[in-house]
Parts: sequence; C-alpha cells; structure tokens
Amino acid sequence: VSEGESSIVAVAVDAPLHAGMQEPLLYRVPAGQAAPAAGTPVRVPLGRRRALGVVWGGAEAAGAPPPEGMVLRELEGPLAAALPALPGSWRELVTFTAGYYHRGLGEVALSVLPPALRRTSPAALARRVARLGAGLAVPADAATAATARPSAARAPLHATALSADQAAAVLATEAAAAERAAGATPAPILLFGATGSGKTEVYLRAAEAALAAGGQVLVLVPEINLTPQLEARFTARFPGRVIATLHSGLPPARRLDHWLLAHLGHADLVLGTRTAVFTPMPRLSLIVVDEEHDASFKQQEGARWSARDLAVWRGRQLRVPVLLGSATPSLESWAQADAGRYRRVAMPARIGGGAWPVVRFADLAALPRPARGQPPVVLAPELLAAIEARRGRGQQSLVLLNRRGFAPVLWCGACGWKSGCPHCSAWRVFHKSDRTLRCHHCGFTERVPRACPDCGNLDIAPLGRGTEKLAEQLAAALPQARIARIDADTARRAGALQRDLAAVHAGDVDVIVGTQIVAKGHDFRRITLVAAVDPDGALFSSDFRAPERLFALLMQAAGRAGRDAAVAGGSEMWVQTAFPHHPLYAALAAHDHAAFAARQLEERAAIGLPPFVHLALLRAEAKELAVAEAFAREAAGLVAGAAPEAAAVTVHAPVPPALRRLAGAERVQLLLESQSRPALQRVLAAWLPQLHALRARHRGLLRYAVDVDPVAI
DNA sequence: AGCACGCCGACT
DNA sequence: GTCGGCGTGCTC
Repeated sequence: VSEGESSIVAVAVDAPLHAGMQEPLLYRVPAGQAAPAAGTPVRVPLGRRRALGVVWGGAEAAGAPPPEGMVLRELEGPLAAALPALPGSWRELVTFTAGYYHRGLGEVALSVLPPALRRTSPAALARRVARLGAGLAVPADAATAATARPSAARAPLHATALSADQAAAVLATEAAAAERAAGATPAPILLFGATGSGKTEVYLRAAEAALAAGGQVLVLVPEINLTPQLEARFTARFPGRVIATLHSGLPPARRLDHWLLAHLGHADLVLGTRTAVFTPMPRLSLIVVDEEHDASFKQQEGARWSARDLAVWRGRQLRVPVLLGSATPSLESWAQADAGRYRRVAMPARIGGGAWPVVRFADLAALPRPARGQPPVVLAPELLAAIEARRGRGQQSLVLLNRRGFAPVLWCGACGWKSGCPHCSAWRVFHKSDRTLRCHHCGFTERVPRACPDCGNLDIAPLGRGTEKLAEQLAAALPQARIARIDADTARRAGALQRDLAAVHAGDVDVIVGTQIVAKGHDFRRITLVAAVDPDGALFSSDFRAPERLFALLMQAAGRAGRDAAVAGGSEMWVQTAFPHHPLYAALAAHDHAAFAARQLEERAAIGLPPFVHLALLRAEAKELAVAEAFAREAAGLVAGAAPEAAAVTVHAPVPPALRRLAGAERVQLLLESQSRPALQRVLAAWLPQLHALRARHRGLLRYAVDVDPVAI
C-alpha cells in the first residue's frame, strides 16, 4: 500500500454479473485503516444496503479500472478481527467455479459461505470465534453421538480385519497419500464397491491415516438423510476427534459454528452435503465423495456447479487424494478411469459372505386381469406370496414405488376433467391422508373437491397409484403384516425419518412401502426381499441419463436386501415390469455394472453424448411461450458469431423441457454441444454478455440461465 | 438477487 | 386522499 494516497481494495459482493460491471467492485479504505488482506470478510455499502463482501485483493484484482471519474465508496471495515481471512486456495476455488459455470464471482463467493455469517454482528462473531477457540470448543453437538443407531453402535471401535478387496483399496489410498507426501499429485481413486462391500471401512482407514498425519478430512454425501448414519460411524471410530457436519438441515447458528470449526482448523472431520465442498480447511488432506454418481451433487439453482467435479478440482489444486465411492459410478467417472486419469479400485465382494440377491421378474403382461367387479390386482401373485412367506419367517420386505401420494391424478368419468395444475404442465397428485390435491413441482395445494369442478359430477376417481394407495392395498392383501410407508411426506416432520427407520431396525415392521428415500444408503439388516413395483417409466424417458439413474437406483435397492450374512441366503430382488427382457434389467440380474457402463458408453460415443461431448444448456422462461422461444431462437443465432471457436460448437434447435410449464412460466431450453471443453467455454464467455443485451429486446422474458454440464435434460 | 422508485387501481 | 400491485433500473 503506497503511503499518502488512500488505498483501494477489490471486494467480491453478492451482486449479479452484468455487462459493463466488472467484478470484484472497488472500494476505498477509510483513512487511518490498514487495507484488509485478501480473503478478509468485510462490510461494504452496496447500493442502498450494507452487504457482506470478501476482499479479493488490491485495485489490480478488479477486472478493469472503474469508469472515468467514478467516485469509489468507502468500505466499513473487517467483519471481525478474530475471523481469519479466507485462504488463497479458497479464493482460487471460487474463481474457478465462477468462471467455469459462468456466474458472478461475488455471487458464488457469498452463496457458499454460511448464510448466518451475513446476519451476524462483529461482536457476536468475535464471541463465537473466541468460544470455539477456547477448547470448550468441541461442542457436544458438533459430534452428535445421540443420533447413533443400534446397527452403527454395533460397529466395533477398533477396526476388524479387512477383506481382501478392502485391503487392496486401502493400499491404493496409502499409495495416493504417499504420492502426496512425495510432492506429486495423486490421481483420484474411483472406489467401485458393491453395496455391502465395505466402502465405509475404506473411507475410515484412509481418514485414520490422514488424521494421524495431522490432516483434516472432508467427506461429502449426497443427501442430508445420509449424514446421521455416516456420522455415527465416524464418531464411533474416532472418539475425541471433532466432527463438524454441514448441511442445510442444521439450525443456522449451529451451521455457522461448524463451518468456523473447520475454518479455524479445530474440526478434524467435516461431513456435509454439496456446499461443504467449499469449506475452508487449513489442513485438508483427504476428500471423500460418497455415492459420487448421485445427481444431488449438482447444484440446481443459481451457479449450477457440481460438488463432485469441484471436489476433484480441489483435490488436484491442493495435491490431495480424492476418493470417489459408488456401487454404480457415474459414466463420467467410469470413462475417466477407462482413460487412466482416475485409478479404479474394484471391491466386488460383499463382506461377511453376504450374497447378491437373486433377481426375479414379475411379468406385468402376464398378470391376470381381475374379473368384473373384483378388486384390482395389488402385485403379481407370486410376488405377494413371496412377501407373505418372508413375513412368516420374520424377515422384512421393501417395496419401492417412486411416486408419492395416493394417486397421481384425479379424473371425472362424466366430463373427462383431470386434476391438472393451473401453474404447471403436470397433474396435481391426490393425497388422501390430508385430503389435498398437490402439485409436486410448484407446491400448489388445494383441498380435494367433493365434486368435479367442471360438471359437478360427484363420482371423481383416482387414476393410478402412489405409495399411500399401495400401502393401503398391501394392508388389505396382507392383513397380518405390519406395514410402514416411508417417503418424503412421512419424513417431513423433524426426526420422523430417523424414528421410522429405528422402528424398521427394531423389527416392528414387516413391509416397508417407500420411494427412493429408503432405497439409498440405509443399512437395513433384516430385509431379505426388495421389490421395484413400477420402474419401467425411466426406460423410455427423453433424458439420456434416465437409464443410468434407474440402473443405479435398482442396484442400490437390491443392495438393501440381505446385508446380514446370517439371513442373506435366499434374498431376492423383484422387478415388476412389462419388459422383463430389457437389457438394463438383464445387467441388473447379472449384477454387472461394468457391462452396463460399457454398453451405455458405447451408445453415447456412437450418438455423441457425454462424456464424449460437453454440453451447456440455456434455459429461458417467460409468461408467454412465444417470448421464450423467440429469445432462445435469437440466442441460438448469436452463437456462430460469438467467438472463433464457435465452429467447434453445435447448437441444437430450441426445445421445451419435459415439464414445459412450471410455476406459471413457459420454458424453453437450448442445447450447445462441443467435443472441446475449451472451445465451449470460450464461446460461452463471449456469448453470455450478448444474451444480456438480447434480453432487453424481449419484453416479458422472466429469466434465463446457462447450465454447464447439465445433469438433467 | 435485493431494494428502491414510480405509476395506476380499490379501500377507509 | 393513501395502501400496494409489480414493471424497471441500479448496485464500485
């Protein structure tokens, strides 16, 4: 800082990127104050409000000098002297994210800090930091041992002997740690482990080594639901270590505390959902991404980053091993391993000799038609009999139906009215438990009408079935069975899901009816039969990734069966389908992800789909479909002239997405495709400012956004 | 994104 | 008379 002149700093603030506005914004440092160091959270005036910002550097850190003659405003000062500056590596990660996903630097920076940081006062923050640093630190809640479940508590404190597969995987993680120690950059490890093969034990061993060497460990999971279970395993294994959880379900103050514990270096382990990939951790030395194939790692609003991809980036940045675990790796990661850029470690065997369930098919085409006046067939008779037989032996069954509610649509037989959503191109679902019609896309809810709103007919009927109806039907068909329904509706109340799962673990339930919420990750011991009742829809979806997701879901579901070796013999996975000979189901029956992945990759290479090409998607929304279409059409026309690299980018015709109308907005999407990631990136960088200008010429356009590497199309 | 301003309709 | 609907514009 030169003396005499008042110094200037560049500050990232949460204002969207605009043409003619360069980020970060410049502020004057008040006379008498030292210029805050890069990474310092500061309070600044912004428009008519005061905002939280992060110092990015001196004046040179701004993209361009401010307009001639512009009067800079004065920053107020650091948020709290006791709060350490965010490290350079954190700013690099944010800079990369903003650039790659083409969003504002400040928008990304502020959106990945704990929300409570914006609202806290300097004094309160100083108290918080002092309390956490004082050692009473280790707040009882940072490691919530109270959530430990019986099955997890049963896990031995000291590691048991490793299976041969696990030993080989642990060796690979040790090799990666050794490369790091030698100053090399270890390749990410793709831990391809069947459900029940003991991936978690490998995470624990790798974490143990990293912790012993004085490092911090970051563990990412796709869903909040899965954190208590993994947390219990880590807590049991590392008593005395500080484990900080980070997810949106935490009360804001506690989330801030946990983030501070990580940032201050007091937390040894950070266990969190996708945003946790941005947690500043001064001694970070291992990153684990559990269920790396899961689409939840992709942020679906604002800056649409992928936490899994950023974890890999961060690992390379810090030369830290990255462990990507899955029983059904994403085709992106699979192809990286095929190309030798990731190290694939397979763990095919279930530990304790647990056998893979036998896969059986109930052919819907062969299902007997109910006689006139008879109740409909609940499930294929052989499947129903199998469930009842399991119950008789004291075993549990899990029946999966990926559709909440009682019936997906109500219908009037007299005039043909259906329960459409007034705001979306979708049906409102009939929920019998609270007598509502609910749109699952925009949330619009009304009481169920007594009569048809169009013609007054009293006889309106539910069409199709969801989990509510299936649970009801099963209760009628299996009068002796204790049936529990578990889906997002029953899990809505705080703690309800953990309570319901505990009841299952305690053996108080014979049959679970549930959506994918129960198919993922949970470690059930007594389930020996899993049935997917209506999975065919995804076979013919317009989204090219639908088969990959279905396969992963079914493989995970199958993995719920027979985790306990003592009862695993004879466990079954049932698929009730009209297409029992579909190759996807054949791969499931053979328990062969490698074959499935190889075939899908071949197809994708042939048609030119990811990971062989790179995609970006422009989504536009307007009240009038024509407005969104016109905008997308003109936007498409601008691509060719945007940059020299445009020749390497293919622009597809604008198409409506699967859900054309959502929450009162008509939507259109435009797909850009290129074999060259740099070419696509340069075209996007030149094209986006043009879109901002184009927007002004399309009155009525509600919003638009670009999604780089979209996961759902 | 906030957060203002501004310019028209239905209330006390 | 003003309370408030959401269109428009700006943020170093």
